[in-house]
Amino acid sequence: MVTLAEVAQHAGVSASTVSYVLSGKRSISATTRHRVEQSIRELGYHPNAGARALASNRSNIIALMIPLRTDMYVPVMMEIAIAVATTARTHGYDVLLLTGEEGPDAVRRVTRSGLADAMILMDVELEDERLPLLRGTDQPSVLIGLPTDTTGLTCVDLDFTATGALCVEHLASLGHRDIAVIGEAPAVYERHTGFAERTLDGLRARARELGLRVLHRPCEGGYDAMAATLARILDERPATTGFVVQNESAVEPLLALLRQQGRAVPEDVSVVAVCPDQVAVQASVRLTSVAIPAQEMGRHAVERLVAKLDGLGGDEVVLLAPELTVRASTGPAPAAS
Amino acid sequence: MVTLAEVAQHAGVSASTVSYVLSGKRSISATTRHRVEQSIRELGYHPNAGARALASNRSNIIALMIPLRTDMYVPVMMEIAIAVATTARTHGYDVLLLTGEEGPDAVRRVTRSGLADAMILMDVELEDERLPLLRGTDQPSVLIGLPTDTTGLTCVDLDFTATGALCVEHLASLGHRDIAVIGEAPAVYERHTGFAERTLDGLRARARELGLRVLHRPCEGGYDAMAATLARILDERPATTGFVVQNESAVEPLLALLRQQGRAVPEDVSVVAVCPDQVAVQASVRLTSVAIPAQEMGRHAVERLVAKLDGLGGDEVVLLAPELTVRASTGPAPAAS
DNA sequence: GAAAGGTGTCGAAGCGCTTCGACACCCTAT
DNA sequence: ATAGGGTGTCGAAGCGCTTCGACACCTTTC
Repeated sequence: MVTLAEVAQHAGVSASTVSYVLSGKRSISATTRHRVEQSIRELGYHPNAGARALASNRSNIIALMIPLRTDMYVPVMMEIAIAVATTARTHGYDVLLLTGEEGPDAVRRVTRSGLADAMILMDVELEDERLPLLRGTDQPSVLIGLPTDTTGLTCVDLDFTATGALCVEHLASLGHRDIAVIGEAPAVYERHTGFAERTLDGLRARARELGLRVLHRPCEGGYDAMAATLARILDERPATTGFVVQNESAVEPLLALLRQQGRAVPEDVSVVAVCPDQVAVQASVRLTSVAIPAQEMGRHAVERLVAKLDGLGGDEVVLLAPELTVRASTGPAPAAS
Repeated sequence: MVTLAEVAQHAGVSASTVSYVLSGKRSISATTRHRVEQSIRELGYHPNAGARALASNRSNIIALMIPLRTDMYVPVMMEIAIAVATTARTHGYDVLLLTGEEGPDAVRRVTRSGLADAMILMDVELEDERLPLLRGTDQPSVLIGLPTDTTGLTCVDLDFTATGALCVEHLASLGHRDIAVIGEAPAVYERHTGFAERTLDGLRARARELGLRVLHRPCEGGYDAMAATLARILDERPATTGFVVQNESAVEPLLALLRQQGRAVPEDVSVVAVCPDQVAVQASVRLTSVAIPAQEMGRHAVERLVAKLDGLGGDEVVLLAPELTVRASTGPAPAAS
């Protein structure tokens, strides 16, 4: 293993000089710098992470807490995680992967041990039990998601309230009057994951303003669950012509079932999805959708966090504006029969 | 921040004693141990990770390199990653998330800096450029996947060769003679990701023995790509009655297209998928499938790695035996017309 | 009753780095 | 010529932990 001292000796300078070349915290003459850099290259030197962390009190690691559960759209999580990892690297940070399993203890462990300099939390619940810990430490953190009380917290999320409103506005503008919302799995609501409720709130509020009727049904993914849910919806509100789907694993089943029942999309019924663009494009009917900007969320979170680590910028809630892309699954409501 | 020394003072013992209580590397009397543990709890002490790493030359971190690409089934990756993270925690390790982006440099950086004690690599190609680096270091590593040359390496993977054989055997036993294989996206083959090729090899070899005809077509996910691929297949081999699908995002499109063309599953054609059980169960037809044991692969990888870190067990290739579950998508071949 | 061996605790060294203060040197301004 | 201020470099301290050797004390054994 090559150490700083060896590099220093090889370059004929003191250890501190090498350190300053590396960190740039003091000015070093061009000649010395080049000589040191040369030695570093020749010896293949990489600073020891532990020693660095100990001496500088900075680990250059960001902890990312991802949910253990897989009842929500996994590719979104993955995309966020990858975006976090790559963005972090461009800022000189590595990413430590924590699962929700350990819960609040993980937060304590990581902050107390100096393992990470900062954290990003995903899958935040409205009254998340990790929040008090976060507020009680001076370690910077960013939430991906939006709890009820955001005082003293930095959050990044898609504006799901606006997303819900946007979906219903689109359907309203096409003349649909009866809207059904296929929601996430019941468990998602039970644990009060904010985004699902906020979408619904935004949608309902706007629907009320526009005078539309809304029926909301949570739904597990898969065909059987979707079939049961759809039957219940059409039984209760036969006039339904507009669907908003938030659970991506219900999208394809819904399309298949509608087709099977002889309801044409978009001639008879319209479908708007809240999902990543890739899903919308790959579906059997190209879906009108509001995109979930996973990459952007991950990137934003890291950039906020790095700013905080550099002492810039304080707490802040960043809500990304939703964008609705019209594709082939929505059209004018059929004339009332 | 609470330090070892403070705990020692609080408990009225020396720092080294506290250290030995923590590590258990020397015997400590029960009274002393309890006193120390009490102090640790009262002060809320957590050992400093950097100091520990520096002194012990062990970071207690495992690096996990995941692919950046998302052209392969993402939930599988995610499930493996989560399994790795949770299993690692049970052995006292944390997981550092590396994306493939940095490539071989990441391997160098992490090993040289002592950031991680060991690594797990996913998405291994047959002639992976990271392998020479791995062989050239004494840092333990485990591959999830199987390269061409495994000398000096530890690998964990599903036995895809056997998987391919198993699929074709099942179809053959039902009387199918003409088999079409819907493969992964062309890019997956081009970069020589082993599992896709091995599945095909295993399938072809067994098909030859059994006297079946096999037509293989790579396929991107989604409806349009699947429609084109299916048309080509049926054009070239109209007698095809058995399908093996490896690309999960082609499964649902295939089922929909078959339905649309009036080919009943499993009466007219049978479909075997290679996919996680969850996908097989949620599909519009409950799929006969060979499961991809993502969790098990992640868990195995960590356990092999921890064993190596403890100096137990050497290099080894662990191939998990495939298991085929018969569900509703396969049945006897129709009588030849 | 002395030698031999265990057991439990301590002190000190040192892991590889960062950072502070010191200082030598050179340039400019008086 | 001299004081003053940069600039570039160095030495040393210390970050919080692990671990080695030493040692005091207590048993056991012949």
